[in-house]
Amino acid sequence: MPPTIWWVRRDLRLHDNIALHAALAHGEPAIPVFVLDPTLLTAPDAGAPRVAFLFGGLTALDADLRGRGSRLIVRQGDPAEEVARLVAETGASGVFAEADPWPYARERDARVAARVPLTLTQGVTARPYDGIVKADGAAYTVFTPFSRAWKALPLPRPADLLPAPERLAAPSDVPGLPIPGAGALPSAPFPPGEREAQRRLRLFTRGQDAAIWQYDIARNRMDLPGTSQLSPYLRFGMISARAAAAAAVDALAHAATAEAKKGAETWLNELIWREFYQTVLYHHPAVLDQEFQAGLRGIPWRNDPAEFAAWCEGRTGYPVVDAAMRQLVQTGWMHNRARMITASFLVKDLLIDWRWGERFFMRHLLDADPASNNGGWQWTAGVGTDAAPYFRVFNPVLQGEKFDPDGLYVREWVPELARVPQKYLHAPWAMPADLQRTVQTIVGRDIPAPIIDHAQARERTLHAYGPNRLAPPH
DNA sequence: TGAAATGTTGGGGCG
DNA sequence: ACGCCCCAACATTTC
Repeated sequence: MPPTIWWVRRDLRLHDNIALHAALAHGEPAIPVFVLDPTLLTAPDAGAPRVAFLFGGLTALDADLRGRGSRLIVRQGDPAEEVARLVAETGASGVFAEADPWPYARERDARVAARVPLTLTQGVTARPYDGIVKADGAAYTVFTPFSRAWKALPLPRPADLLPAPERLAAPSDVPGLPIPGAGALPSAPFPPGEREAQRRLRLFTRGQDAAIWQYDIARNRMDLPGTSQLSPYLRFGMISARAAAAAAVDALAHAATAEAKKGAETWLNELIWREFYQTVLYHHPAVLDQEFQAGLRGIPWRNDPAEFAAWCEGRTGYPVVDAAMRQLVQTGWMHNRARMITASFLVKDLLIDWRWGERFFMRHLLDADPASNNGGWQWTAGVGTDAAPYFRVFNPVLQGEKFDPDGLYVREWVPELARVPQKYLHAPWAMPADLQRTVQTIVGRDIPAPIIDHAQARERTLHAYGPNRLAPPH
């Protein structure tokens, strides 16, 4: 049998990889290939931290392949050119890859398919992102019915997952480039690679002390490690979405208490939100440019550059917002509750176009994926599918008091607030002047004064979004 | 996966 | 004992 090409894109794993299995079933060897696409790697949205995470993932994948007798072939250039060239060089009978609903990926794959036999398999989602539609064939635009349809199908189980191939035939004499950034130290909070992804999934879902049992409540606490922290790994397919869903279903079956069951259910729902947004992007690619809800395309954004800079740099004067933005920039990850708070603040307090925030998150998040990121921003802005109603405005002080009650999160990321008493931590400007002096934390000198008054901003936004909105008041 | 405004209820202080 | 007021606690409505 002639060889095949396993074209790796965002499926950096050997376990439960449908594309790899298909490539192996149709030829030998299955030659693992990654194409460095300059269009992607130099795009403003690419984001250096995420690119470094990708390169680390390629290094880990190459090591795993070598452990099984193969190796990763790296090429650089236009994917259509490079994949076609590889097919010609190797005499491969076909190319196998994981389908991706992102419009750029679909257009790219169409160009490749025009030149060589390309087989696309599912895997970005646990269920095919084009497979769950309403009875009349239309796409779901509301989460709850979508999730009901998703759960009505046979649920994924651990036994359904494809094993990693034990041995792989070596690709002989195929030249390739060195993996960029190889040897660089992995970024501390998120070491790339399939092994780490599996370790995290196991830690989160297995055993008496697994965080999944507390997830329903703890996931909202920014000061606790209550979430799986798997998102960067899911983003690059270092673990399959199906493996994550199967682990959730398995946990659901083994939950010891009602609370534990709720935890597993809620985590499964979060995974289904991810599936939902991949599906929305597939059916409605225009959401990348404009509001899903046509009636909300004329919001009078203020787009003040100085306020945007303060938000980006974590100096809005609102402790929770500033802590979260610094966590993002310093680690490439942000707690989900904090994403909602910071997004609500940008859009509904500062009245800055949600696309500005979307772009900033794309540049900094290791897990940034066009579907989830766009879905989250349109949700918060109240303009998307099944979005939060426009009048739902997060109060950053109350959110801080509820979900960072001891202030551990804020104090970790905003150390200049260390001496502020807990009572005032989430609203330090309310400290009486003598107390500010006592704790040597003067608002406006040692910490920024709030760049906006939340109550006034809320009123302004209700007006800007409201049914008879006019030009912005200021 | 909100929060503020408004309404209702009931206990307690007080004349 | 009674009515009145205040206000906290909770519920409902509204944005």
